[in-house]
Amino acid sequence: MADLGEASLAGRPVAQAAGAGSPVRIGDVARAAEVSTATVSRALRGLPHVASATRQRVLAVAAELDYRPNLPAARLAAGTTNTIAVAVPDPAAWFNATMVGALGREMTAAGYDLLLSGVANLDERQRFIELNGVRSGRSDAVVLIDVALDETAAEAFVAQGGRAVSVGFRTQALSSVTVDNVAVGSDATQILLRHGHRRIGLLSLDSGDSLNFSIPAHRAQGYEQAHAEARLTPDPALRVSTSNSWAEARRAAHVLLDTSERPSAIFAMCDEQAFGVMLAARDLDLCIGEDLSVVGVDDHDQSRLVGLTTVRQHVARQGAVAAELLLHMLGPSVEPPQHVQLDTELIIRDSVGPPGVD
Amino acid sequence: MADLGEASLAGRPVAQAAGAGSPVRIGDVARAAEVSTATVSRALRGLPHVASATRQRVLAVAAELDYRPNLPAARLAAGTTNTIAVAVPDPAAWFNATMVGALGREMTAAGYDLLLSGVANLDERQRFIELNGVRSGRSDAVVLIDVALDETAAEAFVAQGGRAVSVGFRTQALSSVTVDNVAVGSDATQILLRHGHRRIGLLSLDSGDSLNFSIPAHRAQGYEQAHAEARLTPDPALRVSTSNSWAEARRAAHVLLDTSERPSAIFAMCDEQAFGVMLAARDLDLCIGEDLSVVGVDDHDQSRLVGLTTVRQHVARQGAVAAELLLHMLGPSVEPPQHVQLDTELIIRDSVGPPGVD
DNA sequence: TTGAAAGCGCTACCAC
DNA sequence: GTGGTAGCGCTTTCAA
Repeated sequence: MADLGEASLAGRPVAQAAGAGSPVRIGDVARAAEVSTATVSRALRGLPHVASATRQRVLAVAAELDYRPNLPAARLAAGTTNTIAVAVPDPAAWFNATMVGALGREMTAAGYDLLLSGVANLDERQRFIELNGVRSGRSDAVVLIDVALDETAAEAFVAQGGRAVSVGFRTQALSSVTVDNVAVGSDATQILLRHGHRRIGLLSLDSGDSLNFSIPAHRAQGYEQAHAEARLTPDPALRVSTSNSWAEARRAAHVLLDTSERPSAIFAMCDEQAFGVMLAARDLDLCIGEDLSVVGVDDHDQSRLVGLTTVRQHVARQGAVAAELLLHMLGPSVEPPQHVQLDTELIIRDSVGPPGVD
Repeated sequence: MADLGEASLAGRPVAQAAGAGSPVRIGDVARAAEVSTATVSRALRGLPHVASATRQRVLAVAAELDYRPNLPAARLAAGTTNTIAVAVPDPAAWFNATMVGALGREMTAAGYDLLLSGVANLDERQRFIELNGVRSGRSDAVVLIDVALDETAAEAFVAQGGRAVSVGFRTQALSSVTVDNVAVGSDATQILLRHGHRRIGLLSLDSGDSLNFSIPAHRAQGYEQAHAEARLTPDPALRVSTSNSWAEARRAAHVLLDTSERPSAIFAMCDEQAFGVMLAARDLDLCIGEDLSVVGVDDHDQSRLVGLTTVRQHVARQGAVAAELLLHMLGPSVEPPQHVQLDTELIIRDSVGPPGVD
């Protein structure tokens, strides 16, 4: 009643728009433009079957009234959200933040919103998957960054109509963008072996409650493989594991280094960990590249500054590819999942040298 | 018709849930639990006026049917979104990523989603404000991280019923969390002056199309002020400005350093820039802390590794405070905007020493 | 404590 | 090319 009263009393919708609350609805625009709501809807969204003159008029009126479509209403009616839900174990980690930035740029340009969720353990992953399942209407698709699903879960997700692309791990059912992490581990280890190192520590990445199990395992496999090719067997005692924080990595590096039998080199599974190793080396007055060699993975923005030799993965490119896969997947044509594997690149800096005399 | 047909034919709603599309709606739950949709709605959301036995039954049935409420529908009906829109100039920058992480943790715990938008220029800011205005139904509130609004725009936003908290700048109309950037600039400059530096370069932060104007200006003011207190006048030629990327900062540092009259110290407005300065110093074979002193701002994760003296701002704490202000603002009681200013802290490391002989 | 029913604001179908 | 209108699935009075 109040509604009708307002509408019929208001001789000047423009004043209303200037007021608080902006209760301008599609009907108001329709009335002012002397067309139906259907036409307003078409005109505003650039759909066909609207006379050019009509469209102009509707656009003008909508602008004058400062009309803003109500999103939930549009979404409910259309059954689509124009939103992508992104899961990352830790939004502040460099790789993730950079990835989200790249993804956001692309998806925003394509008219999508980015819903960001920190997913650090199995419960949160479960919740994320449930919340973003098909008909929750929360998102049109999901991007899993280092938040792995096993084959069964992935299949169940798509079987229920879910759309997802995974970054950092590969599953048959989901489109994915990955790098060859065995090669990453192998390349990193080889450069060390080639310099003559024989005791190479391995600083492995925690699987964060086993959410991204495959990456550490694959890189470790590359480490083993490089050793095998050199007819060596790595000492299992030289293997420790931490999160990707430099502080933890530093502590772990001390475990490796505070012994008489310390390694002459360490392969850290990400640059942030490598930074921690460098910090530990400093604690012990070990000179990086002389007393201790270090290799990381990522090519973090800061790696160059500290002269870290590392295996670069092009994060921005991975983000762009992920966006492309998403857009493809959201398009009309239904196609099988695509798997893109991008190249990595060994970047040689100063943190690797021959083993020091002990 | 198809709808009714399905419902009446299906003797086993559970099978339906297991199938694709999960078309289980609130009505299905109501029917199976032999209550009305109103009761289901109340029971599921933990509202009062539901008999405990009834609630149990509804919960059980909903679980068995694997019911997921449709968000747009709920939002449309309730007029609330449980979503916070966050604007940052660059999602990949350390400060922003860390901030978003902290904010996300808190808000997720409180049941909110985080919508992340990269807002790098005036157009995008305009779009962001419009899109997240009151009755767009996109978000319940907005967090502006270093994406400044002038007083007029901020007032207009709240006048239309918008809710926002700002981080990094302060405006009367919006709740805010800030640090004292004049003090930041002054502290950083003072430590340099105290070591005897007289030619101190200033590496200023671009205002990214004037979105976060106040921070660089305030820090510069602190720089001036510290000089004034020491009865000195800084050389305007020692002032350059870049984005927060180390690559650009490095180039800019070269402009400062590749002259015969180069400064003996540089105050960089953020640590990422300071890293760039350190890189430039390395290019020129200048030893940091001896030939060239550097001070940054932030206490970036990597600052410790490279021994950078810096003015720390507690990012996680700022995020937590911002979340608190948000939650307060989304609560029932309407209160005037609150302004929280957090302390900063000078962290002394190795990048500052006495001026080298030239 | 519970249910009936009227919307929330928009889209999309179908008829014109 | 345009308009009428039946939903989209949920919440929320109001009455029982």
